Amino acid sequence: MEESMKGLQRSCRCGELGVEDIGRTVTVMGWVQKQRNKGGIIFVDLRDRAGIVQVIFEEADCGQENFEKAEKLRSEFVAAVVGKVEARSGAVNENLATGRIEIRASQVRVLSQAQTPPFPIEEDVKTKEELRLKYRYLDLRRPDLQRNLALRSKMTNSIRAFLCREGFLEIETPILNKSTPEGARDYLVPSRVHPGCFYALPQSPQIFKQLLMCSGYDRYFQIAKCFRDEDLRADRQPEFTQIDLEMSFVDVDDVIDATERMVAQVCREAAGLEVPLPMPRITWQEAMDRFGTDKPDTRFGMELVDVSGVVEGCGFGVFTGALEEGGTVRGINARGQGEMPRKKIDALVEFARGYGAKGLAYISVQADGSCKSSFAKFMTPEQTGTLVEAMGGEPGDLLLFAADKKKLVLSVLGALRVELGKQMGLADPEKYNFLWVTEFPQFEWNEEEERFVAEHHPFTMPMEEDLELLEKEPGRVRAKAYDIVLNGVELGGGSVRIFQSQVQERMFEALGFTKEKAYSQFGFLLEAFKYGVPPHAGLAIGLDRFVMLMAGVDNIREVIAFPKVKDASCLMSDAPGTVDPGQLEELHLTLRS
RNA sequence: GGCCCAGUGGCUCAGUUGGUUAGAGCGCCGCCCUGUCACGGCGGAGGUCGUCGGUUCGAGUCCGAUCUGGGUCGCCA
Repeated sequence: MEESMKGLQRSCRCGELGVEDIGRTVTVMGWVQKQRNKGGIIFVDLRDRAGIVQVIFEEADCGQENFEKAEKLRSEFVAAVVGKVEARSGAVNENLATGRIEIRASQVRVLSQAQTPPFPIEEDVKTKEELRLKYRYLDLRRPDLQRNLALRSKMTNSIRAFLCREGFLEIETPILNKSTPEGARDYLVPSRVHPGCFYALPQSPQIFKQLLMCSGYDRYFQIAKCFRDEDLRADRQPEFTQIDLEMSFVDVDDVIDATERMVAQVCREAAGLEVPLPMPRITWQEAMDRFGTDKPDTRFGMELVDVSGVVEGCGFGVFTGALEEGGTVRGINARGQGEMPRKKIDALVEFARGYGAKGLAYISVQADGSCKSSFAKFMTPEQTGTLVEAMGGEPGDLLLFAADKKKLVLSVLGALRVELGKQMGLADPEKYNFLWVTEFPQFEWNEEEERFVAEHHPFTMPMEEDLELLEKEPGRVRAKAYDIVLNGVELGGGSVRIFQSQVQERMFEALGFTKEKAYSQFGFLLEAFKYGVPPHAGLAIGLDRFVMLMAGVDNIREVIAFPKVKDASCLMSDAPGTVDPGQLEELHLTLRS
């Protein structure tokens, strides 16, 4: 029988009690973590989101009726307890924050009974994700997730406080928008009123925040829900949250400055982490050359070395062949891995193949300085020696090489570097290495469409000194775009926007947009820019990833209350679902058999 | 769309070269216990091994397909 809480008022949370509360009469309400019945005395651990407190029942204190109720308490029952906080007369429990006190119950009410949960409600459960997600409301009771969501709230609070203090206005932008075909796939919402027409959910508030600059709002921010209908990853959900901001009358340095001070404040207030400012910056080109990626994890070295010049003219056809086709040969040095068994090396080669490499060449430098190599027989000992030297190879090192088109080599070795870093435990988990990557290329060549596409988006301002290349050599134009990277994870990015219509027109032309196409897609923005537009720039940070990294977890599902699984469905609610034929009819939709 | 990993009582796992009634810990149920907190003692219930098909005298174990979940490549302006 479930009881009412009438006449009772919760005085505090279970986990908030401490020695300073000794002597107080309190009313706590929560879930039964555990009941330990010793016969004449019953201990009950009561849990709420602040933590656990031990309640002690003795018939002399609470009377027969309450004692009998306490006997019936089971895990996850919801109970209200009135009692006096006491110092423990038994042993102190050092594992419990409230372990020095306990509540001597005078009254208990069973507010709700509970079935046995399908998995234990406790920290560090090893339960399969499938089950956790099906019963997400139970999973969310666990301290890990409660801590993560509390951290998330603390972080958004800190962000709001910082940005408001800095004169940013929080403004909401629409969720129902017009679809723009460039970029990620849109989630579409059919219109009832306009047959055959669809809204698109925002991939980001990009155009709206630029319009707000046009309207004079100077400094805008929003903690914005965004949607992309693309395949999921450990750090990608179809709906996610961005800290989105935009500023007027600013250039690259202003956005970077504001952002890094915001990030530093959040880290300090939410995680007690001091981030030294200014954060280091490197150009995109340098990031690619040294790390093979535009989001380098700088917590360890193992940087890429260009050995094209060294192996030129050697006898190894894989190397010389790649060079003849305009490619490159580069390597990384896995220090101290010279003894790596063949099986493990083969696994690395397989790993590289996953990134499109045809193979990996390797040299393991033996303790006596001699070399075991997959390709030494094609080279003179002198050539091998020079190569080892170029790689800084010492006895006991494992040198790995990739030879192919530059883009491929960089991505293979960049991924291999991260993988080896993981295997070798090189990245200090206590370290938080922020990094700005700047001067991204303006365009990326799309092989399929045989045209340049925007690396960032079509409103990104090119660097002034590269403007003249826009028509002549688009591939060399660098953009005023920047990404903020933390420990090898892209946290966010942004750019200075184009605000001069002549530049915008040249940009559309370079991207192969006709005037008509540009106007049909972004007409209102281009139109707005005719009425006086300030120079502006902005950025967006992926809140989920930021919280994930601060929480020290490796999946954003751990910091999202109700996440989706790999195929973008929800195991708890079973979304998405079919709808009534009547609903389809109203929306003027018919389904293909 | 491709590749890789996992799927055995409620949970987490073990299960030898295919061979009798499929095991363990935790949880659950009952009884006992006045200082437990990974409580303890005694007793008990509960699975046909994700699904389908095949090989075999015999399949949790081998083969094929399929489903579910995870990771990843492609994709993510």
